[in-house]
Amino acid sequence: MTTARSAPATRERICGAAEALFMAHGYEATTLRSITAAAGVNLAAVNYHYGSKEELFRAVLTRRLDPMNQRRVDLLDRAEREAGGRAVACERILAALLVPALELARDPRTGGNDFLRLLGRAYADPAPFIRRFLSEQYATMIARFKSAFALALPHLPRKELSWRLHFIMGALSYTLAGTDALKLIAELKPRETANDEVLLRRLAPFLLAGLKAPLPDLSEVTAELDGALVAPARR
Amino acid sequence: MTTARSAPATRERICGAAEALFMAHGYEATTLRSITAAAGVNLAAVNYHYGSKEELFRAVLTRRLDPMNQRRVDLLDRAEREAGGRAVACERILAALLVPALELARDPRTGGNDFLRLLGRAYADPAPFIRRFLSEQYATMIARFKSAFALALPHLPRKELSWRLHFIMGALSYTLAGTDALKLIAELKPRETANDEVLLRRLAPFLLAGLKAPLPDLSEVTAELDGALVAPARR
DNA sequence: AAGTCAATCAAACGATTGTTTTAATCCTAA
DNA sequence: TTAGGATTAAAACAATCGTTTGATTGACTT
Repeated sequence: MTTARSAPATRERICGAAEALFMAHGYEATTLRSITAAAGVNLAAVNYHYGSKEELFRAVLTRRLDPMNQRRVDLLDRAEREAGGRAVACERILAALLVPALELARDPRTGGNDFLRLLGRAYADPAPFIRRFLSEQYATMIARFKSAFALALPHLPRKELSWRLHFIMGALSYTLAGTDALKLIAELKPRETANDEVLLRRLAPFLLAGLKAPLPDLSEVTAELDGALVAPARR
Repeated sequence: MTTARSAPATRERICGAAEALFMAHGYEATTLRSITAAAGVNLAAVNYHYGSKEELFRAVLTRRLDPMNQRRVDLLDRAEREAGGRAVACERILAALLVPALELARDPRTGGNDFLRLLGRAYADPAPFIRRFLSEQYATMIARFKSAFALALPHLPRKELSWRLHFIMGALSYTLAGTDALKLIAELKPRETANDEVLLRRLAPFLLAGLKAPLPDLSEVTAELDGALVAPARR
């Protein structure tokens, strides 16, 4: 295919430099000139190899997102196979969701932690093309996991499960995207913050407990919430 | 102070228009020209009244963030007063954290939901001045709540508590920032997504369970996590 | 009624953005 | 070696950005 020997090198170096810079400054604030300068290539190379800045961003995300989500589905597949016809335990399902992210963060080839931060930030990006892209990337995977959780938690209404899955994705992406700004919350040294393995080992029990939490009472009001709500205090 | 009658009107209209546009497109992608056009004022008015785009953004955040965080601390104060010397129940502390956000979302005067989305997005923004601003805004409030939780959960190591508080803020801000892109996760109609009261009533039990979850075993490996990790599958 | 000062306006500033163009260069296949 | 397509290079493209300038307005004080 690509005839020249050094041809793919340029593409790869652009992608790598773009990943680091997108993660450091976000999509809008990262200029093509800074990317090409960091990659040591000509400015026009981006539009030549990728067509546009948007497509470059999609390529950066896809390169790591596709294998990670595929691995998630694979792990879930195997768990279901091993479970025979019975429901897979919540722990196993959740592990299938978290472990590929952990593996990615560990992978020394990649700027793993950097990418997960970039991904976490992309979740909150309002740019339509980013939102559309992520929706497409995640649609099938999320559907599979929702079905698996529904089997494992038969007492949980479907809508409640949807919400809890939403909360899980929230805590996960926010935690991964967390930079040093909110370091003060965790009182952690930067080295520890970057250690995603410990992070996920703490996150898993937290999420698991939330997933198995008793149903909220939505008909009548929760005592604590309304006790505070009816209060006159306006200061 | 402000002598002219219509003087404050311009400032306010700029702030309101900026809030809506920042929320819709993010900080970088929002131009001063679109803000002044939406507010019906001259382009130079922003620099005249606020000095710069950054200061305008800070003003937009402060206008609603300051009262909300103050209200959080006030609610916690009252709960501690009512508890006498004893520890406040986790439910009460969590309610003090969530209720002001709920109140803000309900307030018809404000574009409440819009602002919470803007805030959730700001958490993930890498711009240094934004991160610095949020750190300063949240530092004291977070410290107060961490101490309260530490009293309510004496068995929980301080570091573990820091992490769980981090997860809580993550699920909260991500959920509030959630736009329609991940609507498919929750299979919810847009109207329901915008209803933040139901959202928080579902979120509170989820977070409470996570907060009270048993301690993770960090010395030896969790069975489920490692069962998947040691697997050879690379596909 | 003259003067003062904050507020608004149109216009332009210099810098930077993503993208395109045109020519030079490289590597491979004939 | 030579023809030819793929890649790189330098330069300019039009558009847009945040900010500043200098003139003009209008309400209030003396």
